Amino acid sequence: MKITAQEEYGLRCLLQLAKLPQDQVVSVKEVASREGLSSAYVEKLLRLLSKAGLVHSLRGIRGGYALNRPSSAITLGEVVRALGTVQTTDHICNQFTGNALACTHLMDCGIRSVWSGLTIYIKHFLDSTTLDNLVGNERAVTERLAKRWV
Amino acid sequence: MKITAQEEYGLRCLLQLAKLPQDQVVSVKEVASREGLSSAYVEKLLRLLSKAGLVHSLRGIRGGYALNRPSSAITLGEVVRALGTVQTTDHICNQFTGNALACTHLMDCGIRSVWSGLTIYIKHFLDSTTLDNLVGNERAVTERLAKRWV
DNA sequence: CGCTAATATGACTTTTTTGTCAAGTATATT
DNA sequence: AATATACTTGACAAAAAAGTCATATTAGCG
Repeated sequence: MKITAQEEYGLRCLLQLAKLPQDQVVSVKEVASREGLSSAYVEKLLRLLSKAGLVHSLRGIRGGYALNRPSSAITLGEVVRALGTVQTTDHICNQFTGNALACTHLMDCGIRSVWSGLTIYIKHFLDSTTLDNLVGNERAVTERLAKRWV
Repeated sequence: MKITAQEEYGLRCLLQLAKLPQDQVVSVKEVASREGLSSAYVEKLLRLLSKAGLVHSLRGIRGGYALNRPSSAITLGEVVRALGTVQTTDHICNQFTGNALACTHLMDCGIRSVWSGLTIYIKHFLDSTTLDNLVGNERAVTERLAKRWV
């Protein structure tokens, strides 16, 4: 139960875009250098976010990436869904890897209830947090989140 | 952001032990067959739980595994910590894999705030749910959880 | 005491996830 | 129009996680 690398680094790149003044783009190279990541990797991450419709790119000599919407209109939940796998009941039950043909509890399963309860609980957190909540210094972000979740 | 395979299948095995009458053990083979998993895998999972002090084993011909404590005294949080990695701020910041020497935000990081906020939020759910909450049929478990979390 | 049914352990293989690379396409600027 | 800079794409390589195997050890039971 942890944040995947793609979610982690993808969010960082996205926050670099969130910091831009309106109508300005930033290049992959610049994002990579600000985050200490390789350009190739940042490219891959931004492409994932682009496929999910969260960012767009401009090609050519003054090209780069920018958010498709204001950062107040993008939730952490959308970001995580674009970059990683957010579990659903379907995932839990259909990706059974044991040596039986299917999970032995398909009909009646207490475990499904917990994981799906937890999934909904987490979704609530992620979907109520927007990108602009995360821009700024650590103290400010911590205070904003604390106000909501403690 | 998802449940790992070890957490998933480890919890299933543990719930098989939780269903046992007091002072009774169940063999790896039996658990494997009830869950449709291979014996080798169940062995590995129960060994992890044993190292974490949640279960104990008896060797020899009538041997097997059993819980170390009543199921009402074991939380989901303990189980997940025994089987998977529950993220901490240290993990998030020190496992930087980019090509810079360290994360560029070590001093001041809004992302750290979110992930650690989310981690605490999830921990709350996991640590407030005990194994005995998860024993029984699906409807019963769902109702128990709903009462607490909705 | 010796056989059998069970756990214990660590090395190994397979699969999935991470991260890189190389060759291609678009566009602003001169 | 040529050029340089930037995004695009799919295949590949490396690392981590999942799952298996072979061998050793323990203990009940005849």
